[in-house]
Amino acid sequence: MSKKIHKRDAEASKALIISSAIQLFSQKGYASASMDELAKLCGLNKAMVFYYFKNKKGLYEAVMAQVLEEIQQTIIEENKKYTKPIEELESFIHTYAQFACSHPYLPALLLKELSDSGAVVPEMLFSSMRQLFALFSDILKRGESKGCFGASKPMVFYFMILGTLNLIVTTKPLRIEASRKEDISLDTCAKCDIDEIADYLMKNIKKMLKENK
Amino acid sequence: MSKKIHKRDAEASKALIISSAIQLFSQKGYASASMDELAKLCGLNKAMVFYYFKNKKGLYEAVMAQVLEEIQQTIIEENKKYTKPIEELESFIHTYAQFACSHPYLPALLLKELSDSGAVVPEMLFSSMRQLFALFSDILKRGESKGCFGASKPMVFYFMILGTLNLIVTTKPLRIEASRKEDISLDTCAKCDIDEIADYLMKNIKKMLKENK
DNA sequence: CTCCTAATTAACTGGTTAGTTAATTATAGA
DNA sequence: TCTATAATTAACTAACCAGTTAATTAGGAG
Repeated sequence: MSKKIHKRDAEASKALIISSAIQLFSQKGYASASMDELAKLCGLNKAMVFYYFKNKKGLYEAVMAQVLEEIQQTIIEENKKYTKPIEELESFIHTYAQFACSHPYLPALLLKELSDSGAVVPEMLFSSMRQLFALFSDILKRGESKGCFGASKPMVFYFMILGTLNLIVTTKPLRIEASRKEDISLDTCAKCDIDEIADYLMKNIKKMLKENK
Repeated sequence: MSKKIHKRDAEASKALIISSAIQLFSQKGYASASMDELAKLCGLNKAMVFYYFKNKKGLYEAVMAQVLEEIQQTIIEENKKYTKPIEELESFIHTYAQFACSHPYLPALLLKELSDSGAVVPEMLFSSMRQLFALFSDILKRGESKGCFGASKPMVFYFMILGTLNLIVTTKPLRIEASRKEDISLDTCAKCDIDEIADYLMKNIKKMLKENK
């Protein structure tokens, strides 16, 4: 009875604003995204944005919170399916790769935010990245103590994975264009799909984590 | 005789504008950098910016051209000192790491630009990244044909190196802050210097490039 | 000393932006 | 049906922004 078809539905309006904002912020960045354009994009009055989110920064924080929460939950859920460190690691890489590819706003937002050291939402970015990193670090450390992996600097491996996958996703248009007008001798992996890249990355990270005899 | 002390020196003014713009663009990004603020920053009249660089985009292009040219030349010069692929690879990684650390605007500008797929200066970014990648790819391919390295996807390795080093540099403030208020169990490499990271990266990339028997 | 030109300036413009406000409309509950 | 309140709107504002313009200044060549 509470879920009739409303012409006025606060939750629906909020959700519509956020989903439109995700699109706009990831395409244009925080500064270039205009609230007038956002209102046009979601077909609501601009004042609604300020009514629900107070100001532009508030909306951006809600956007980042949702995006970071989503990837975090997805990775945590996937991680639960495995127990062996090597499988958990593979799950981490593949899940992030899949998510980044099907939600390309994530790498765009993340790289923009990280390149400013979290200029707009430092605390939230910080806590979210910390939690993901803690999960990742834990996988490596457990693998190490079980003898599956050699000693490693988890922070470097974390950035290696996120850096590579984020760049692969965000530069895809650039690399496809390159493959059209470039000589064939330079392979930009334009045709590689994300699972192929993730497999390749996993294979190489396994090599790095092999115990040195 | 041509290099007296001028009160009006076009070249000096241009250079001052560019160096201030590098600082401003890398801190704020293209959209948030204001030309009024730039003028204040370098102590010149705002109209000078438009006099020398036509418009904001023209200035940004000059900035990116200078920054990309600088890193490219530095890497090419360093590369000339070596002949063995493994030394060239080490030189590539260390030179990029050193440069990125002492010119932290490079990672900031590069990540911002790449996360937009080169929204502001696509052709220039494209050609510059292509040349650096060609050099890198060539090192791996020569190593492969000489038998020092196993087969590899250079594009993925390229992003692995640039992605890791750029993130290490841009997140440094964030990681230092983290190490102060976090539990010690989670190592964010806050104290690592860039050469240590570059060494570690090189060591692991060597493992990945070892021929599979 | 005298021009000519390049460098520099203050003041301005038109457009855009985030954010506000006060009035209006729909809805749920009594 | 009435009413309190939550959702929605159009119209507004003040600040800011990239870019222009026309006037001014300094320096070098002759």
